[in-house]
Amino acid sequence: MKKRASLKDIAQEAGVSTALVSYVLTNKEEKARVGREMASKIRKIARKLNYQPNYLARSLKSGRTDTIGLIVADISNPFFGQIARIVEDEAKRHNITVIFGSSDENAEKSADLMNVLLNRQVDGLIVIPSEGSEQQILQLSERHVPFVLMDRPFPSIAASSISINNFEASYNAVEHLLHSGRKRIGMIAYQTGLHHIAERRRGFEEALANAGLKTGKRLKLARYNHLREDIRKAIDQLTGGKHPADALFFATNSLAIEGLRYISELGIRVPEQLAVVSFDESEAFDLFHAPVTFIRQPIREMGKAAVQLLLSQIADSGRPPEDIRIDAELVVRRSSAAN
Amino acid sequence: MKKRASLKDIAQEAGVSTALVSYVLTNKEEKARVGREMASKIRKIARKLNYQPNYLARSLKSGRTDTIGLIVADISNPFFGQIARIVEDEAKRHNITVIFGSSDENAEKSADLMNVLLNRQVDGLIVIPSEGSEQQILQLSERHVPFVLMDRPFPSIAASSISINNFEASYNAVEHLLHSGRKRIGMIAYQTGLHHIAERRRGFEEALANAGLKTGKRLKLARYNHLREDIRKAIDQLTGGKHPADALFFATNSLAIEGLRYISELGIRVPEQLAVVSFDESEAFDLFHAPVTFIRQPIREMGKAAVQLLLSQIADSGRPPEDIRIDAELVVRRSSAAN
DNA sequence: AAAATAAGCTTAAACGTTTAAGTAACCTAG
DNA sequence: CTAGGTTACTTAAACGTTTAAGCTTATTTT
Repeated sequence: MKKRASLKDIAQEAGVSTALVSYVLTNKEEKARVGREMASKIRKIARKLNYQPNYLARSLKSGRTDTIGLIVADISNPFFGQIARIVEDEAKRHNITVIFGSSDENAEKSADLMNVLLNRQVDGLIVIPSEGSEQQILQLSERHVPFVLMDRPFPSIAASSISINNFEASYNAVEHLLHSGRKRIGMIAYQTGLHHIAERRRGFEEALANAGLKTGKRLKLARYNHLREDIRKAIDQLTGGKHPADALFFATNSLAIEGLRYISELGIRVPEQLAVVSFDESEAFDLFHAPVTFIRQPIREMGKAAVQLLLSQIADSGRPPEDIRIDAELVVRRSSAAN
Repeated sequence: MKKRASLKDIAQEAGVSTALVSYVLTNKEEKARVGREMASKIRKIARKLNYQPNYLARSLKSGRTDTIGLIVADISNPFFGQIARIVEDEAKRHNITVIFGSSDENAEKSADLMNVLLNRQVDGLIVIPSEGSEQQILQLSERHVPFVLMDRPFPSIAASSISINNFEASYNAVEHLLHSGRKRIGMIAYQTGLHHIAERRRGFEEALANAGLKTGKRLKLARYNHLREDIRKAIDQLTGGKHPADALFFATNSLAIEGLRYISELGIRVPEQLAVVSFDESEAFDLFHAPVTFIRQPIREMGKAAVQLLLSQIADSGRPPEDIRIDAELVVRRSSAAN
């Protein structure tokens, strides 16, 4: 790369000190009482040399980098991809750059990533935490790093968070299935200690309980690293036996997509034999022969809120943590039609 | 954020100069002939204070940031999301951080982004260029910024690029449709001057020509910003009339997904009435009642190659540009079965 | 025993900014 | 005419590193 022009180069050409140039180019001429002529001369030279400030130097001095870090759980999942995009857009509106990383649902990778980002002196972090990362998050808190948890709050940690009302969303979805006449509703969730999934499970169980039904063995768990086999086994169990399930509720889009692949393969008719509802959105849901009923998370709203909350946290480090809980929307389509 | 420990803090506690500390912590003790005892004392203190080097200061000195920029065309498209993930992984293997941005297929936004990234002193760029960004790319070249184009080469610009053999992939896909007995093959592509799309169109046209067929009005274009309406119109035209198309070839996954939505709506039977083939992968293709035949781009290979090419470009700025062309694979499934 | 070498450290400058404090020249008011 | 103010600049230090060059003191060589 060719050497870029620095304040020094401009100063030299204008025959003044770098300080003066700095005052002008950061629009502090008033305060520094720079002469009108000199100011315009400096500006002209700056333009001629195509001066671009060196953010490194500036940040070194100011202690701020105008950069935030975003750690998502898995960037190849469009759900997180969308979040990344919205966070980036919103950040740019505030002249903030985003450095991102994907933890791939792996606590170790997440810790690495966090270190890298903090070493790059980000001003703060937005984190979609993976399982087992409580300690890391706690450390952020102790080191007084401004951060916001997104999508997955940790109730045990006093930290700002943005998420949907998982319990309620789940409850409503199951209630919808009940209203459409389903009696033997199964759920497939991740096997994880993460609170948002626990809440989704709780919503499922409570909705059934309130309808006088018992969950029984209809709640199945799949391991993230054995998604395919676990889901197939779960579906085999749920749809087999004397009392096969007549509805299936998936706790995330990736679970649903893998599940629907198998359901297609088995030739199970949706919604006649089996109603389907899933959390999260996916283009794949539209192309399934019976468009899939899903719980839409207000991603845009969440992303914006996350950035704004983080920025105010950065601006005022004494700010108490804030939990923002947003309602999700059930989008009813053919996969859960009454029969 | 609490103040982090600096070399100075360590030096003070050890009663030595910062220089000595620097030598030890950058493992130059041999060269600088630091005493064994002192070295271990310094290391111990560094550990105790949890010293983390300040990359800003280091970069300011060295002129390198160990950071590359990635500009994708649209991060909310899983295709690019995957690329982002792979680029990030590969970069991390080399201890390089990635700063990314999405141009949303918008040349202006792309220019903004480029400036932001360059101002952050990235060592180089990987760009998936959007339409109309030739000038920006040319400027990169003139400013001697190391960069690599990905997915979409600009044949008019001497620059390194990684892409698939679009012409050939397209040709093969159409040939496959011909072999499965299709005679009236339509194609829907983006209306764009981008070379990779032009190549895909050329592959389509030539495959038909070689089979003694003419393209006629069976090549339809859709505008990125009017995707839905343009695709619907195109499909109406292609499937209507006396000689309705018996196969449809989509130039990208987003075109295909929008198209398949409409095809489902219209109740057109795939593959009986209409065979379907698309470029790129998508989970949605799996869930379509007739799993969609598609052209798989070797994303991992491309991502790795892009990072490696960029890094060698950064290391040796005199290096001549290199074009890497990788073959894509046609994955045949039910949507294009013979009838 | 003087000279050369080695060992173990320090000094100081540099990277490109920002900004408080200082200075010199001129102007104005009493 | 002179104290005080204003204008238009400069000086210098600081942010946290890196690294060539310098400086002691101790050890080896001849």
